Amino acid sequence: MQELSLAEENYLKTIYHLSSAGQQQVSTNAIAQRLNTKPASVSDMINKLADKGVITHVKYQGVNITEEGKKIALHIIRKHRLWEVFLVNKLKFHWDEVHEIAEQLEHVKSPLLISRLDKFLDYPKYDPHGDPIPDEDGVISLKPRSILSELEIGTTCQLVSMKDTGDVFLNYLDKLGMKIGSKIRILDKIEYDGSMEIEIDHEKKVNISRQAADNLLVITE
Amino acid sequence: MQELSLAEENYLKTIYHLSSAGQQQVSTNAIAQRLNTKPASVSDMINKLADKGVITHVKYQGVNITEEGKKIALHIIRKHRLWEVFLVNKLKFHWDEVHEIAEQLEHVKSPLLISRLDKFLDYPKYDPHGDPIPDEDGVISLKPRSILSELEIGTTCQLVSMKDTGDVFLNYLDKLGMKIGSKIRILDKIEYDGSMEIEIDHEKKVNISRQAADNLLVITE
DNA sequence: CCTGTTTTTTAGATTAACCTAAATTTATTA
DNA sequence: TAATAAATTTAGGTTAATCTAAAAAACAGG
Ligand SMILES: [Mn+2]
Ligand SMILES: [Mn+2]
Ligand SMILES: [Mn+2]
Ligand SMILES: [Mn+2]
Repeated sequence: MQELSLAEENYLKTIYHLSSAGQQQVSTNAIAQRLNTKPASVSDMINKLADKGVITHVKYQGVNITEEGKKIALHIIRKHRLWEVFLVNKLKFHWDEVHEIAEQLEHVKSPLLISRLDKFLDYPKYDPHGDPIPDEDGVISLKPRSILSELEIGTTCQLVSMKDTGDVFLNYLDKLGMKIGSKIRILDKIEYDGSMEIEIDHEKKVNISRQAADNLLVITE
Repeated sequence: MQELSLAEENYLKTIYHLSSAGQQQVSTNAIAQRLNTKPASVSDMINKLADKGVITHVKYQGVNITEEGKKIALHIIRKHRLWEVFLVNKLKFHWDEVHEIAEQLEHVKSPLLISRLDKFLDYPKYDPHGDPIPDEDGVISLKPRSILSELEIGTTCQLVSMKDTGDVFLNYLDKLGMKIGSKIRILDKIEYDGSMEIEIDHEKKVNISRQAADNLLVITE
C-alpha cells in the first residue's frame, strides 16, 4: 500500500466518501467544496492521484476511485473511527467534539499503533457516530442490525444506535453507562413484562424495560 | 502562544534540547545533524524562527532560544512524553518502540486533548524513559529523587528510575507490576529486615526486600 | 441546435521546506 | 600571523500544495 501525503490522504478520503454517497463519478467542484479548496487546486491533485493509480480520470468527466484507492481510503477511515472511539470512550469527549481531532490523528503512520489501539478499545465495530469501522483489510462487515428486545437469552451484541434519540432516553442510557459500542449480553428475559436483565461491557448488570429494549439497535457478533 | 508548522516545531524542539544539554548557544551544524537536514536548510529556518521571536540569532554565531520559544518547546515536549506514557502504559508498547510514534503524535493540535490525556493517564510525572513531563505551563518540577527504602510509612511516591538496571532486577519488578511511573504507597516497614509492604498503583499490595527498596528511585508528591 | 452559463482545465504565481554549489566568515595551526 | 580548514550563509533551484485569472469544454433552455 502506497505512502500518500497528508493532503493526498484527505483528498482520497473525500473522493471515497463522495463516491459511496452519490453515484461513483465524483465532480471536481464537489471535491473542492468539501475540502474548502478551489477547483483549480483539485484539478492538480486529481492528476497526481490518477498518476498514482488510486483514482481514474477522464477530462471534464469527474473521477472514479480504483480498488486500490478504495482500500487506502478505507484504511484511513478505519484509523479515523478508531481514534474517535478512543476519544469518546477513554478520554470522555462528547461525540460531537471528536471529528476535528480524529481528522489529525488519522494521519499518524505506524503499522503497529492501530492494531494495538483496536485491541485496547476491545475491537469496536462502530464509531461514536454509529458508523461502522472497517477491518484491517478495509472490509466493512455491515451485519444487519437487530432490535435488542428480539434477541434470545445468552446472546452477546453491541449497541449501534437508538431509535428514540430524545434527551430523556439518552440520559437514561447514560445513567446506565450504555453508549454506542457498548457490549451487551442478555442474561434473562422476563416473560411477564418483556423486561430484560443485561450485562453492560462485561461489568455492570442492569434491568431494562421492554420499552427501552425496543429502542436499542444492536448487531450480534 | 503562536501556531508553528510541523517543521518549525521540530526545529524548535531540537534547538531546545541542544541548548539545555550543551551551553545555550546552538550551532547550525548541530541542528542539521540532529534533524538530518543540510546546514543551508537550517540557516533558512533559523531566519524564520528568529522572525517569529522564538529564537535569537547573530550571524555566524549560533542561536539562543527565547523565553517564548522555551515555553512552546516545553509544550511540545509535554505532549511527546504524555503520548509515550500512553503508548507504553495503555497500548503495551515497549519503551524503546514509542519514540517515532510520539514524534508524530506530539504535533496534533487540540487545546482539550492533552489535558484529557493527562487525566486519563493519571497525571504522570515521568515518561517511559524516566524523563520528566512538563506541566501545562511548561514548568518541569524536578523534585529531588529519594531512595524508596528511606521514606516513612504512609508516604506516597512515584517510581522514576532504578539504580540496578540488570535484567534480573527489572524482570522481578515487571512481575510485581512495577514500572517507571507507578505510584507507590508505603504501608509498612519491617524493622527486623528492613523490608517494606507497599501498594502499587492503588491496587496491588506486595512485600519487597530492603535490597530491592534500596534500588528504587522515587519522587514524593 | 445554437448560444449563454456552468464546469473544468490550463497558465502563471506564491509559499514552505528542502536541496547543491559557491561565497563568506570564523577558527586553527604551522 | 598568514594561510588553510571548518562553519555558516547566500544564491539559485526543486517539489508540494495552494491561489487567481483566463481559456476550453460541456450543459441546458429556448
Ligand atoms: Mn484528515
Ligand atoms: Mn465518525
Ligand atoms: Mn516531531
Ligand atoms: Mn521519552
